[in-house]
Amino acid sequence: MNIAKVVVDVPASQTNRVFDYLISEKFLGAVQPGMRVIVPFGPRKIMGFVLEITNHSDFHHLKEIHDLMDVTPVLTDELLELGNWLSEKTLSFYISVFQAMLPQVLKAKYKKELQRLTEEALPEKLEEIFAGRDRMDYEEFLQRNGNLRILQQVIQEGLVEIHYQVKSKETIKKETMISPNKQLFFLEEALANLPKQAVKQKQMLLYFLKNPEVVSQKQLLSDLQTTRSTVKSLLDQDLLKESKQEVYRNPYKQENYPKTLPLELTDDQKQSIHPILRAIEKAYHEVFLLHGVTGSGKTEIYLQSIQEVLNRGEEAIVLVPEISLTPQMVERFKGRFGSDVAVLHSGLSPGEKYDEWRKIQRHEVKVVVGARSAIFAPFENIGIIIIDEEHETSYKQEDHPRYHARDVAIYRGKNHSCPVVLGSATPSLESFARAKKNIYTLLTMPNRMNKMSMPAVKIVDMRDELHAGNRTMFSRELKAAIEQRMNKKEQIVLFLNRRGYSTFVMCRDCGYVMECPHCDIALTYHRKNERLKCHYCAYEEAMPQLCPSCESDMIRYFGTGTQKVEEALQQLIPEARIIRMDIDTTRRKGSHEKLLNQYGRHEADILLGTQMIAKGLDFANVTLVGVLAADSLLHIPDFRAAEKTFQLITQVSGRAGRHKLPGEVIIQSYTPEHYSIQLASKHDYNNFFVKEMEIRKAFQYPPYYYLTLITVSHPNQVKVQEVVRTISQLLQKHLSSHSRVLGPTPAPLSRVKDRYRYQCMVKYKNEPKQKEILKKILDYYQDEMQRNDLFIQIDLQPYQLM
DNA sequence: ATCCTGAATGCG
DNA sequence: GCATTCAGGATT
Repeated sequence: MNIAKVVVDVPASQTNRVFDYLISEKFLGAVQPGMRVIVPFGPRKIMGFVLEITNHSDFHHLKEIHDLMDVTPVLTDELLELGNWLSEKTLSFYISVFQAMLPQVLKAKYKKELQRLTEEALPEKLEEIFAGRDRMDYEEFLQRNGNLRILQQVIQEGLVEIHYQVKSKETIKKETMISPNKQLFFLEEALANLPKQAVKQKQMLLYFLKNPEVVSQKQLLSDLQTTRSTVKSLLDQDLLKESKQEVYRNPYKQENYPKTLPLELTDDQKQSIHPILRAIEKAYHEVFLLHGVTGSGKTEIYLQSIQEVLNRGEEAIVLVPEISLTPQMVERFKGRFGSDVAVLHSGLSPGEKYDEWRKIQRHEVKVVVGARSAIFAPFENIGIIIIDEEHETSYKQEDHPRYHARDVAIYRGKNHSCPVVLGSATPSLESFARAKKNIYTLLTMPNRMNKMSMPAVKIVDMRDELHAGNRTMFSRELKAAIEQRMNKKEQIVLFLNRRGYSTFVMCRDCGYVMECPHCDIALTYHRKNERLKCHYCAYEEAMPQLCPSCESDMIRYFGTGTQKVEEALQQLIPEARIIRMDIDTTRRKGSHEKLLNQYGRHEADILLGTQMIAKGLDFANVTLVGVLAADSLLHIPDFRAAEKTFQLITQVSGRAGRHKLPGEVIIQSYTPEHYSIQLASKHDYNNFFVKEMEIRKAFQYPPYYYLTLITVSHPNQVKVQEVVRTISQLLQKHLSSHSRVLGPTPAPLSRVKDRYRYQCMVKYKNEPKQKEILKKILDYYQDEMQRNDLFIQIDLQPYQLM
């Protein structure tokens, strides 16, 4: 057993397979599947993952593994196998899939160094660059305009060598610890001998005499109000000693989570949790779709199910959409399970993520709560997997590997023979359809906890407002309702959708709209520095004084940003205290929580925000929710537009009247008759499902059909069109007659960063050969993708059609 | 991806 | 005749 099968860190189709390496005496027994190793590959050294240890290879000139990067495997056997499956499913390289399963810091870093081998004189230019040293960075060589031809020559002559280095980025945070070095009477003796002026040193010795335990230097210094120099003196006298102790970076250190206890379940909850608990006890795999209205207490079901899993000594994975956005959720899990919980989300620094991941790897925690990638938590004894807000599109990764966390969850659920719970107030059509077909088990909770009724929803037709002469973005009804709540000292949440609210610049004379010269999209006006910025690339320019087309000075910005809404609102209701939450006000770390806490303490009447306030918020005093433009999502070119609108209105409405006070929701719309708005206002998911399914069926969209979206981009428009046409013809020819190939058409974003984008789409029900064909297409164009700046993107079951 | 090779191209 | 660019091939 001295041969390792290794997947190397070269994401290309030619290298997307295993390479065999000899395990030398030194590493025999130490190398295990799932470890990262450094292997020679051509002239360089690169990182690779060991998949398997065997004693046979068909290849005869094996090289040896150069070094190990891990002491214990970073991928479990299950994850290795999962990676295999996932790379097939998503048409991704093995290496990309494995990298996606691990924290960023475990990705290898590569460095090249030049090493001088002799004292012999080198060509003049080279001597200049080396400047007396015998080794230097290759990067520096290039920066100093090093000549590659000459370098090659001296390498061939054996005067210089290139060293290829592989480095790991991971760092383990260490804390300096201080403790007494000798028996205490030595300290006492030293204390007497210290000079009078050494006040701080005396204090420190007394400190240790009183409490001779190891203490962190940080703690010591703050306790004694002194600096490192005091410690240093005592260290020099050998009275104290220092040591390093590994510590976890703790992003949640300040918070003390009050312990919470299981709540008494409602009848709805009891009925729903029962089948889940049974699956846990019997240890069988089953997918549950937990459809519970907002405020029905889904989280409590998660918590109590997890408790059962923990009682059995098993582990739990909980996925939530971008958890940094819901500190309240973290609080509930940490409150119930304390230090058994690891939290993984995008708000953490790479080092913090690594530390949380290590707690999982070392089995120091039993529960992980995190965003999409937490589905790869290296647990080995999973008892339940929960996906909250399962309809959220953020569970689909938009770059390689293009996986959906739901699919991975179900796959792992089968592996571990454990239940998977998908929870939502507005399940995706895909999931609900599966539940109807009994592929998933449907659990329904139609009532809110505490017998609260669903909030009353009123739809305001904004066209009527306009006819009545109200040209603001707030209807008279909404304004009156806000003022009424403020008088009652109750709070208000106002939601506006960022999409359709960006501000563009147009000439009033000729209608010219300022567009990005590199992308097919209007520029966005930023008031802060009076500049126009492109949403898709780095381009920006100053706000023009005159229209570039007709030189009129009537060029103005249109549309409404959150900032502008805030100003208008303030003008309308001057006494209102407003907190605005959008990307601008929450960019700084922790500011999100700070604003929410302020709002929770009723330091503001109105919380005005975008997507980020749509879910998870739970404030007892909120009795009014306003949706400023409910239909702004309806007009995007996406067959899921109605579904997204329904989900959003439902989620936002759910923020009102969750506790003792009854809630009200006001929805402003220019198309109030649309069924997604009408049915959302009646909290009628079932009829929405029926109606929307009819439309999906008629237009051959999911869940009736599967989609494959192929997007091709290249700087040359003709080239792109030609490639997409070829691809679409190939698909047409080789796929069954039941499938439909649409396109080629320009992508909704037809040009980004000076690259033209065209796409074609396959609609199919059953197409087992499809992946083979797509692989062949990719193989065929591989060369052009490498050398000719051609880009082909294949998304199986896309969620983002742009 | 990156490196090596040898052939094609460009400039004087 | 030289350097520079390009296409093809290999990596255990």
